[in-house]
Amino acid sequence: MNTSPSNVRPGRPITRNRARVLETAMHAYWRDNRAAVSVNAVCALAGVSKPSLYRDFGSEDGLTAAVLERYGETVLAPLEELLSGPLSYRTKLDALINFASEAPQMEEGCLFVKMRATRSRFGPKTQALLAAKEAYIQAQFTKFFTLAAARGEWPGGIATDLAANYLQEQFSLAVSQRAAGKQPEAVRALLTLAISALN
Amino acid sequence: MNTSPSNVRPGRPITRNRARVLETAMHAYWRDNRAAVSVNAVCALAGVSKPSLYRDFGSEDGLTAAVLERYGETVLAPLEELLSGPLSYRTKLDALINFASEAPQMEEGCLFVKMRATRSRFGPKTQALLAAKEAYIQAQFTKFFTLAAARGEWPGGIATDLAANYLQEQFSLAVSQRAAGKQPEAVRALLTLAISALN
DNA sequence: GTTATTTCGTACCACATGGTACATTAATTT
DNA sequence: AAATTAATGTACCATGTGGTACGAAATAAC
Repeated sequence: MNTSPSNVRPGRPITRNRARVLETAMHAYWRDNRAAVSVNAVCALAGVSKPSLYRDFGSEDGLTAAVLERYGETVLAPLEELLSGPLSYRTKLDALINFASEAPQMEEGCLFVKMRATRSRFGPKTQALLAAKEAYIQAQFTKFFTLAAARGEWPGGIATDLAANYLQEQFSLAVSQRAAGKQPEAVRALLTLAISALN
Repeated sequence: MNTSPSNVRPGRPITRNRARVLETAMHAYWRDNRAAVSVNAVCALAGVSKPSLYRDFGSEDGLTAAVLERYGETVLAPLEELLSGPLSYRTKLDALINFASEAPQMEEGCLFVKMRATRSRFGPKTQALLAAKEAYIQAQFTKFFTLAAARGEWPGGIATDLAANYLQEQFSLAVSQRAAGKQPEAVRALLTLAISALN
């Protein structure tokens, strides 16, 4: 398993440049949509020349995929840990609701959700990575419900796949609404209502 | 009230050209996102020169707004009629579910929903029209719930505004999923689950 | 049939995009 | 210090974008 699939120079050490570009691009892609941020803009923001960026990431698609991967490690991983952690079903659900509707991190939405919504415009690497992350997250949610059912914490009555898919979509919807500027309380109200369907 | 606010030549008769461009652009914007369809592409598809298009619509923003307006009259209006019609609450809800998850019209999603999701990239006219349509639809949904509550067909317990907003968002979500290629049955399952929260 | 008016298209503009050839600088080695 | 190697930036490319100046064609009026 190659841990740096989008690095165009295999074995190349992670230069300061690469790290800075990644960081800069991630926040730019996150705030505005990636589709609205050009390679030129990233270079200007990061203070790096275009050839340097292309040496480190190969193409815009490579940059985008690398950013998405980093976003997964940085922002998504903690959520996955929460889901598979030891807390109770209801506690986890409430934490999810809190995170989506209140966390300052999500004030500008979720990069993954944003990219998922416009996946067709990305290159092959990014699209593949998006699909992989999507399947992985779906699996995490499914495990979450399976565990809750086994523990007797979740009434069930719904297939775990359906519940997982539902929760993922409702979470995405809530984060999108925050990105659109909706008030946290309003987001919370809608998300709570949506999740009430799982009881 | 000007009935053709995006026409750059007031009083100008609707030429064959204008109608063909509107139709062509609407379907192109609908299939792919508008952001993915350039003015050049619309001209090529409609078989019209660029200056002609600009004479009829003034700018890309004007074209987009005109397309959105036409989409509202063509596709959205029937839905609004359904909502305010004489049918029962449950019948209307089921019709909505059917429409979102099965209607061939929605196979490629809903232009309004697509544009709403990327509103930040549009010009001022389009953004204003989007906001207006959004508020109007929200009002329609609210009336729908108010009527259902007055008739005693809807358990209530939830504020009509919240229910209206919720239904609108869930409907949008379902149509987005269809545009993303999700199977109609899966869309229906998710939407049905979401709407079960309103009972 | 000729003039006046309206409709339309060719050919262009400045600018931004993703991407690269090549010289230049900096770091390493000896 | 000199030579070699690695890292980086200047300046450019082709292409596509939204938008327009201006002339040609079609239509209407007389």
